[in-house]
Amino acid sequence: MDMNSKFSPGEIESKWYSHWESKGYFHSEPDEREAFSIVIPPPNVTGVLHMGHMLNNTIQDILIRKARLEGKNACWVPGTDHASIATEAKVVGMLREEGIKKSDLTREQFLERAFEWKEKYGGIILKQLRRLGASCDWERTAFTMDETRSKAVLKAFVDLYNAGKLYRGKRMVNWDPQAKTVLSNEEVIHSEESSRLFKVRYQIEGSDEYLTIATTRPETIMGDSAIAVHPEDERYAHLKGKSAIVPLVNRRIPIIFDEYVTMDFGTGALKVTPAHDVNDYEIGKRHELEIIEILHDDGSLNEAAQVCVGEDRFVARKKVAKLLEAEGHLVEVEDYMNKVGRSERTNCIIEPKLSLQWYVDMKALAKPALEAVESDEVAFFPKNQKNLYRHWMENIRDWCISRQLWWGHQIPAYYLEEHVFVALTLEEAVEQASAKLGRSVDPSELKQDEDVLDTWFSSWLWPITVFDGFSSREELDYYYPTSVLVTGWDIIFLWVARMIMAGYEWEKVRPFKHVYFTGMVRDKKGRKMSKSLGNSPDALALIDKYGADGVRFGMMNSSPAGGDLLFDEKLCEQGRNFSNKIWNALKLVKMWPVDSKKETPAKNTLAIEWLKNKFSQTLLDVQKNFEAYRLSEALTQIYSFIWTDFCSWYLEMIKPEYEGSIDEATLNATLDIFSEMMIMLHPYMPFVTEEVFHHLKEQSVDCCVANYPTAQSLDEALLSDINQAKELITSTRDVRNKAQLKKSEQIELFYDDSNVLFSTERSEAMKQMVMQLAGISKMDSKGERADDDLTAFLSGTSKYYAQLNKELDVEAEKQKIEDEIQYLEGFMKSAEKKLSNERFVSNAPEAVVAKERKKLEDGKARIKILQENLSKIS
RNA sequence: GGGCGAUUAGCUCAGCUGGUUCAGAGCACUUGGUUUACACCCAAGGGGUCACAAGUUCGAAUCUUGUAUCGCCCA
Repeated sequence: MDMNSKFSPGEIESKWYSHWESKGYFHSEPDEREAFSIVIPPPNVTGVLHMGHMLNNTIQDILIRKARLEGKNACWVPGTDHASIATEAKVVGMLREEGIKKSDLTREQFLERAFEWKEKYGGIILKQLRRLGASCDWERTAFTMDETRSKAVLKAFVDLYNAGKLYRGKRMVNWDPQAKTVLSNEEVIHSEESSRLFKVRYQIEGSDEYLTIATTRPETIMGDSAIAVHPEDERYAHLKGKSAIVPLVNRRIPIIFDEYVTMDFGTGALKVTPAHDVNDYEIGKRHELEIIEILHDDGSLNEAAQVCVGEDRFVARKKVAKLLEAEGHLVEVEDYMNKVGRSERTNCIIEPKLSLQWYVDMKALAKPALEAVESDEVAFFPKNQKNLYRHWMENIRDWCISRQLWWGHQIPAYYLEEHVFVALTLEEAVEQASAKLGRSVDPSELKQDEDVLDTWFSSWLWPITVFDGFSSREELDYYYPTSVLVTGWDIIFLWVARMIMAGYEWEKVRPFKHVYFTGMVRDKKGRKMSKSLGNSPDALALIDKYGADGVRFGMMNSSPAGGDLLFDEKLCEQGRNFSNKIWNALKLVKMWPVDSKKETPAKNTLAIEWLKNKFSQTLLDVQKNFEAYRLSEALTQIYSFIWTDFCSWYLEMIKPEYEGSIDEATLNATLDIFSEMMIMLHPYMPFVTEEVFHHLKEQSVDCCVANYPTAQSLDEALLSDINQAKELITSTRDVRNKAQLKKSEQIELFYDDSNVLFSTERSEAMKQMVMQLAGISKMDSKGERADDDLTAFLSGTSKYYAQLNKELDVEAEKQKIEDEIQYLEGFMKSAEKKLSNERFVSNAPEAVVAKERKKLEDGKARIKILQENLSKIS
């Protein structure tokens, strides 16, 4: 076996991934085993792998691989969503480069081009996930616009319409004048921007009096239909029943009283433009005000504005301000910071606009979905996300699901005169229309809705549709509800909540048992990683540099559920180093010559026993952490077991003397535990573990599908004894260090007759172990030996004497002992204080009190020994 | 304005049910180490008033309240 001292992940990763795939390990079919299913949060079809995906998918892979090792029927369904607005923007951009305008093409031609684009670039992210090691069932790859999913989406629309949970209405929406489509709240990004506050005076009808209002949008005054003041504002009380005149257009509007107005903001008077402001719209409804729309879909002013017709809203803003100034209506202009909403995609300033759209009535859907989470039927990890969820669900608003785009599912609503027919096919719509109108309707008379459905209207069905649940029960009955959903908390409303609603709406059952919320990946300065900031490392370059295992380790090592992850490449470096460590441990055990005649040394038997116990202890801890989704803690446990317990302690315990050979029993036991250890780590670091697993010995299975090891019952006494031995070894090494002894310089070590550690039946093995690890040539009870030339030290509460033949730094040693005595005295004082407190002794549990007593006794004993030592050296 | 969360070593973070020498890990730091597992390493070590204040309790990093600072979400 040719083994380099550095582990190189590159080749072995692609080798093992194709091996696993060719063996079909990731593919799942329903069978008699327990199902463990996960649906991937479908990445955007235009997307490339970024840090958020890596974190999210690493977690899913860990969970799915662990389940697979535990013998469950693990099924991880991958796929992408069609991301209507983002993809449409990409395709429009591509066409533009060819000199083609979207309007030059028919809907069919455009979709053809869009599908071409999707076929070519749409699968990139799924290929990238393979590099990460994601063990998805690729045969099940789904797409929100493929045939199965499309049918389901349309059926969902028709179902809801028939159930009376869908309606079409004119409401205030977020309008993107550039993309000319409605956007969801989540697609609008609000931030503070500097703008100007204009103070404009309106004449009171039939008087010389003026009323001054403050606005950031003077171009909308032509759409004003009232001026509102607070009912308790004494400054304006006399204006009750009066009207004002809108400047420039000289329209008469009422002065109304509404508690929405903030008295101390601006002048305390608010112009009300119901067609172009969300709050004004609400005021308008309350007071039955006229709604005057003055904007075209592209953001330019229309005829109703009368002024600046055809001008863009921002050009009009300047012009209107000038006109107002010229007519003496502009009182003052001041700089002002206000919140501006921009489109996430086009960065265009969002226009609140009245628009006729399709809505889902969310009230009825929300109820079971809220209850499910409140009762933990759908359990959130971490739990505190429940608050956020509850708050949103209790204040839920109807969901606008139509989008003025072509890329997506065209709404299955057909119009004829004032009638709407919602049906899966044109034929059905024709039937409905004929029945309704009492005559034979020709298909050409019906006009299908031009709009498509919001992408999330596809995604919310995902846990059902990936198993073809809208047309068959077979797979759904086996895999649904899915075991766990892993996603970021930022889409808790956009996606998680809606999936829960859909689950109860169509299946009457939760879509998943658990939801694991990941944090956001941020850069070192705590900023969210994003393309625009350019602070996100190239995911694939990272994998090239540190290996997929290294990156996975890095992502997981510092990533508690729900907690943000401040990403630093150093984390991946630690992962890469860990792979290397394991690789070298393999090299070590493989280079020992085996001697089948050699008897197993007692210390090895002891070491093996200890390691098995330690391994069991680790398995139990890991299991506990997994159950609570504390995946990074579990990884820390595994890491520490492998690096510290196995490599630093165990391998040193059993290491044969230089150029010596190892006995067969020890080697076999070592290879067995090493193999099991690889299985334990496999979910986190699949590649290196599979590679090492096969180098260890002839294996009957691949690590990927092996049996997850189980814990044996713990021998606490043994664990405690070895801990003491380890402490002794560390103290001895410290003494050696202080005396500046070389590794090869052996010392002699003696202990008191009263020593417990070396008076048990394992004392011989224990001695061998300590001698090997601490560089001791002879170890014995001190007996009558004079201690003049011996260096005494403490380990635990036992006293040891080292024959160093070298002088220690007396002053430094004295100082150290004095410091320790001081610490112990303080420590004992606190124990004494507790014990002298009657209430403590009577209230605290027996065990706690006993522990305090033990602390005190141990402390006393240690101080006594330390003082003896002190008097001896000085 | 409403809500949620955070504040622990120089940095990034653990610390679960209040109780073990509970103040911990990794990185960084200091000292020493290269006869063949690994310098992507080994051994040993230093480093914290657990943001601040009050309270509950026999006992608080942990529970309560308030204050400060920061972050995020919603309006």
